[in-house]
Amino acid sequence: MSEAAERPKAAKASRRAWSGAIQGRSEQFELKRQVVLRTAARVFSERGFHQTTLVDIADELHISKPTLYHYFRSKDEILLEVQQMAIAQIIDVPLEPESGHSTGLQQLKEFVSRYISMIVDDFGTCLIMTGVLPLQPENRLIVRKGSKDIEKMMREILRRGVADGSIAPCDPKITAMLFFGAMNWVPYWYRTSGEIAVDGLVQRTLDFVLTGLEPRT
Amino acid sequence: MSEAAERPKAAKASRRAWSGAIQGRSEQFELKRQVVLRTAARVFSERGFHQTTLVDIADELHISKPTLYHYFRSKDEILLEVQQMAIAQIIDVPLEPESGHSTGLQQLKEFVSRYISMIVDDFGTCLIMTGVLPLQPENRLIVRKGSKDIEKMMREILRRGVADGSIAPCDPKITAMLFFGAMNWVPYWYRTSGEIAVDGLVQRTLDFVLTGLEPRT
DNA sequence: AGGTAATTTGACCCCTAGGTAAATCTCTCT
DNA sequence: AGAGAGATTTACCTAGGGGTCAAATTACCT
Repeated sequence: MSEAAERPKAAKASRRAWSGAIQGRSEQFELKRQVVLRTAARVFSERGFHQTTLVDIADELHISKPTLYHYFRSKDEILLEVQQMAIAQIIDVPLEPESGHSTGLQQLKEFVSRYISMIVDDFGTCLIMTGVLPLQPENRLIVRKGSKDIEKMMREILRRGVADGSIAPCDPKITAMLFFGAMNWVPYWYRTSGEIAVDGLVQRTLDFVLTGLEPRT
Repeated sequence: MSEAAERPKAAKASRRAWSGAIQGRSEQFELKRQVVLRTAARVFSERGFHQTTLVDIADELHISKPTLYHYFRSKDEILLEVQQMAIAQIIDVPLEPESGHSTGLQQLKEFVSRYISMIVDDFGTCLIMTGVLPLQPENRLIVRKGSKDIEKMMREILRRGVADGSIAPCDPKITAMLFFGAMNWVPYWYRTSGEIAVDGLVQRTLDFVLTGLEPRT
């Protein structure tokens, strides 16, 4: 009999789970966008972009699929923004911590720390694991551009380090790509919840790359 | 008018392109399977698994989609076999080149050479770039198992090298994963058709990993 | 309270692409 | 040559999932 009475209840429950904060009404919009992005990033990374349906993401948030379209124009746009978030974490922060008189090696350490922190985050992990191929061509170019810029940062640091003698002579291009490889692969095996913390990982990575496997005499 | 006359010609032409060899009739089957696998691997890597339709693969080979089903049961099976081909290239060859009295370092060099050769090949590139997420769970386990076995090989080599002093002390687990990262990322930036040959890449990689970026005094 | 804008949703559309069936073609072998 | 197995194709089916719309619900404001 009272069959219709059940429906609104579910809606109420979902409303609460959606976001408990009582923020301003307009900031809510931006906030919820972020929550969607984080969730999408996580699920994309876990199951893969194409294995993830919009209903999956909606379910995770206890909302319905059309609601997602209130915040984003398309699945593609969600992925694009996720990846741009990741890239922005590196690009938007100028490198010099204080003043500009640090060695290339010091800058490299700073860069590695920042990059690995980004890569173990939901957004960074999604950037790497999902890749740009699912994006439509125009968006792909945008993300590719960002990635190239990041690569350029590393090359510059290496060049500077080689110049000031804090880094051994090497080909910046190849070295940078091998180095990025070591870091970009991290999402495939490292879990923040595991034995070693992010700081530890940064240290291990630096050890691996700086010291080398050949025994020092 | 003579519209129907065109069709058989296309079929004839495609027949020739399909495979020029005049092999035995039964070996043909296995041979064509390989051709499909190679092509699929290449296209999967270029466009991504889900962006590649079976018609794409068929077109590339100038055959029709159902023909693919004469050689494979499903799209998933194609990917599985591609990835198994890659893994087999490493697993199926025992490591010792001649006798067993080589150092860990020597074995490592041999391993890196073999692994990179695999990874720049169509099958290896597809293994890395497509990943196992598109596979259905059971097949995913099969490939994961193979990958784990390869990782174990590297860890063993590192342990051996540390033990015999040819490799500096290090944590085999972390080191192996960082090392694999450097190599697995190769498909994303390296082209065999580019400036440096595979042998050169192997050398650069070994330099990067063995020597380290810290200047040797 | 009641009007209004923002938010959310159920129901629906529809195209894409994996997969199938049955007919046709072709090769080989006697 | 002709029979039969194997290979290939045309035409088709179908499910899944991205995307849309109008209706309903909620939240804010005076």
